This record gives sequence, C-alpha cells and structure tokens, in this order.
Amino acid sequence: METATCTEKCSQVVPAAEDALYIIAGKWKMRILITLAGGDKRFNELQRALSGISARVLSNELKDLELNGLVSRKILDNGTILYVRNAYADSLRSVMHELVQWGMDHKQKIRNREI
Amino acid sequence: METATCTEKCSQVVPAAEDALYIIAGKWKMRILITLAGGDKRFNELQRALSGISARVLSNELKDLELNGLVSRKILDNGTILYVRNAYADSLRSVMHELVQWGMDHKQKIRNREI
DNA sequence: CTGTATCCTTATTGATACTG
DNA sequence: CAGTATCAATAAGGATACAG
Repeated sequence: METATCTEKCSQVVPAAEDALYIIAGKWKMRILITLAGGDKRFNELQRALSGISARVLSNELKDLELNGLVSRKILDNGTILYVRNAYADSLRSVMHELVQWGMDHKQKIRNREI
Repeated sequence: METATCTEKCSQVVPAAEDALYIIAGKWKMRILITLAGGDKRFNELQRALSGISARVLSNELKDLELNGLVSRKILDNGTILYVRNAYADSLRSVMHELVQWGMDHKQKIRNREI
C-alpha cells in the first residue's frame, strides 16, 4: 500500500519531532537560551534582556527549560540565584542550525516570489 | 563584551528560526505533510486520515501550507480537488531529520533520568 | 464534496499586585 | 531580588450547521 495514513508514519516520527518542537518552539525558549549563552543571568536580568516577557511567563519558561536539562539554577554563597545554560543545550546546535538555514532560504524564496 | 543580550543575537538568528518553526510547528502541519507524502488526497480524505482535525482548522492549515509553497491544490477535469505535496516540501527533510533525531535522543535521556 | 460561518470552550498571555 | 497569585484580554480549537 502506498497511501500511508498519518496513523502509520506519524505515530513513529511525529511524536519525536513534537518533543523537540515543544522544547524550542514558542516565543521565548530560544531567546532565553541564546541570551544565557552570553553568560549566566539573574531572573531580573533575564527579564530585562528579553524585553517584553512577563515574570510569570519567564518563570514558567525557565521551569520548562530546567526540566529538560537545558538550563540550571545556580545558587551562589551570597544567595544570588543565577540561571545557567547547560552544556547539554549545545546538543540543540544542529537542530537550530537547520532551522535557521531553512528559515533564511525560505524567506528568500518568498521574497523573490519563487513560490 | 561577552554578555550578549537577546537583542543582538536574537535579531539575527531567532526570526529565521521562527519562520521555520511557524511553518512546521503546531499540531497538524507535519502530520498533513506526512499524510500527503503517501499520495494526493481530497479534503475529506485528509480530514479522515488526520483523525481529530476539524474542517475549519484543516482549511486554515492547508492555506498556510499553500502560501508557503509546501502544498498545492490540484483541480482535476472532473472537478475533484486534490491536495498535493510539492517537491519543495522535501527541502524540510533535513530540518525534520534533526528534529526527530534530537527528539528521540532527548526522550531517551529523560527516560534514563540522565537529566 | 469543499469548504465557510458561527458559536462556544479552553489555553496562552499580559498586567498588576503582592509575598518572602 | 525572585518569584507567585489573580484577573482580564486574546488567541486558538472544537462542534455544528450551513452554502455552493
């Protein structure tokens, strides 16, 4: 049979892709990771750097990223709390690269009305 | 300066990635592309194959995919309307591959509590 | 069959204020 | 400072009905 339904192929491939998408999609996840790539940040520093994000949303996003091992909370001796981008976040590099590459190519195509 | 803020790096990289994400993220876009990879389909066929999608949402998704050149509407002589996956959709192959790969690796890590 | 329109319910987000 | 709680606004999604 050549007419694959979604239930066949999707059940294998889509969940994996969706796991990945869930983690990096959305307005803030990538921005946070990129911002933290520039150095550890405190909560309020992050909020300022990501102009526009509310404390509530930032808090939730950070929890997600923490749960997925991409970011850690570090507590200094003086009590300061820092958010740190984990080395594991580098594993997203090739994913991101492909996304950026395709996004740029695609935008170019749209601009040139090749589509 | 080593503390890059989001405004610097994000302004270059994030929009490109978001363009890509916008197009493939969401519950249905990928499923539709995968389903159409199994052969051209009519609107109702698609709706059935994608069990759970409403006509309204399917209609919107297809329009998005069409606008981005990933899918076309083909009208047969007898009036039948088919949705066709364009060759251009193959350009997403490497993006998808990276997403799926990372998603699988990640789930494995979570399962093993390596994170 | 191929959609669109409408209505309704639910999820996301933002703004603001507030606690330890 | 580091968040949480609450409420209001908006967006997104499903169900159903209906038009061409």
